[in-house]
Amino acid sequence: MTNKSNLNNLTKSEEDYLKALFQLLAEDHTVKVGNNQLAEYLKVSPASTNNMIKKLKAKHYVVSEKYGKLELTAEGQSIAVRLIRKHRLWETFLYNYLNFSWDEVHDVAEQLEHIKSYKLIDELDRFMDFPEKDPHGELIPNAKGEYKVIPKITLSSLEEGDVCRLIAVNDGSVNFLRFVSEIGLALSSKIKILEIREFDKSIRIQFDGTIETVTKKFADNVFVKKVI
Amino acid sequence: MTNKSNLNNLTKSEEDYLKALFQLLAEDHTVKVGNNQLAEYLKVSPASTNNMIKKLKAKHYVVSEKYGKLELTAEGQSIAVRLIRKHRLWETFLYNYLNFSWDEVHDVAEQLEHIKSYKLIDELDRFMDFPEKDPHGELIPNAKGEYKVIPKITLSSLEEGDVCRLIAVNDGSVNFLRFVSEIGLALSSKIKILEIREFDKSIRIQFDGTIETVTKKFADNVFVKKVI
DNA sequence: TTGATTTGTTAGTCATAACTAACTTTTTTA
DNA sequence: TAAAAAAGTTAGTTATGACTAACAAATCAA
Repeated sequence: MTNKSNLNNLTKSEEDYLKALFQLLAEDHTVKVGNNQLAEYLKVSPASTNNMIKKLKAKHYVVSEKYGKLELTAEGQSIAVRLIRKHRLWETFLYNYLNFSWDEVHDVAEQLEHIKSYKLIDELDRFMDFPEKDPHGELIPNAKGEYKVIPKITLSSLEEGDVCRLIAVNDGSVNFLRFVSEIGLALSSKIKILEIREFDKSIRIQFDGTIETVTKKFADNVFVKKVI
Repeated sequence: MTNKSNLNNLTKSEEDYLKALFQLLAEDHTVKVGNNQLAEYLKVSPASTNNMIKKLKAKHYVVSEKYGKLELTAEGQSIAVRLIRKHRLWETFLYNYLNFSWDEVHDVAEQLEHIKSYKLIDELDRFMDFPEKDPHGELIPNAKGEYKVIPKITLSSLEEGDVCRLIAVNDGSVNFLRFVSEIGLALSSKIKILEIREFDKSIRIQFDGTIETVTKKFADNVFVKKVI
């Protein structure tokens, strides 16, 4: 290898676990993140998770007591943030330069984020003139590893009559992203809550003249900023 | 996964072996390529090679008789050519857009060539406006998998007084590439053979007003086209 | 042509990272 | 608070792809 600093000696799997744990912890840092939760998130067995957590503890990326909650060390966080940076920069590249659609970028970025080369990612960043957000509206951590989160709330948390702007979407599911595009929603769309149906919490929304009814599950994955 | 056709179900290792075998066969298709030769090329043990060859034979990518020479099936060749296409396109991207130098591109391209997505590589090709050659002067196979080889000879095969043009270099060694750049040689440089020293086959060459003495080993890795 | 050398193969081991099944600890709830 | 449920752990298995050591076949050379 050309440059020792390009090697952090982590396998693809180790990286996946660190990133997943970071994202679970970031979702809601008030509640405990446990072994089984991480297993479910990564779609592996609890035994696999347990095993990997042991290894990551030995390498000082994860801290936890037996039967206790999982936490990341500063070093573990730093690796996770770097992966998120890589993921979002690649998504941006695919979307802005290679004609990938909203729902196509995630899977390929999931592979590209494991390529080991600091120069590659920093030059890609420079080439795109240091983009701030990825195609899903999420902020891209900078080369120093500064991770910011846009203050955002879910569409499902609003009330009738509220007006908001779509600022980001959860990029976990291809089908969801495809549906978002299909009905005509995009980043920055202005959305008005017309009605929330009590019995199933489905929501009638209006945007760009269109009126749609969406489920609670859908609204949970759409992040907005209130306008009035 | 989004697209079934993005999956060819080959592991990184399987791909590495197919590509290596293809390149050994391409070097000189008159001589037999054997198990140990492949092992040495890949810097793994003969036992590992033997094992993998068995697997690749079962999958119909490789054909060989026991103790016999190794050959690729059409399918095996097609996979290898696609890897070479990906490798060379990524090298070109790194060199032309991300400020990578001649000697830095190889290692990163070696990782990038295993990313599985037809769309990614075809869009990258389009983005760069379908380049013909990579930074080392090698032809890039097209999306149909057409693999062409530039008729080329090594610098070491010339005679005193010959004049040639540098058309490609072997990209296997970082140190070699770095040295090529250092002495000031580049693609298209016009080189004159001043003298070949009998006792060690070292060669005095002249290019761009510079005079250098290079070893036989060096000259074996420099590919040229005779001018007169 | 026969013995030495090279080349190829087989058997068995190791690490990684997944799995299931069984078990233990913790938490919940009746 | 004790039983049930959930969460976490351990043990043992599997597949991949390396390895070494030992052995067999093919080729070279005296």
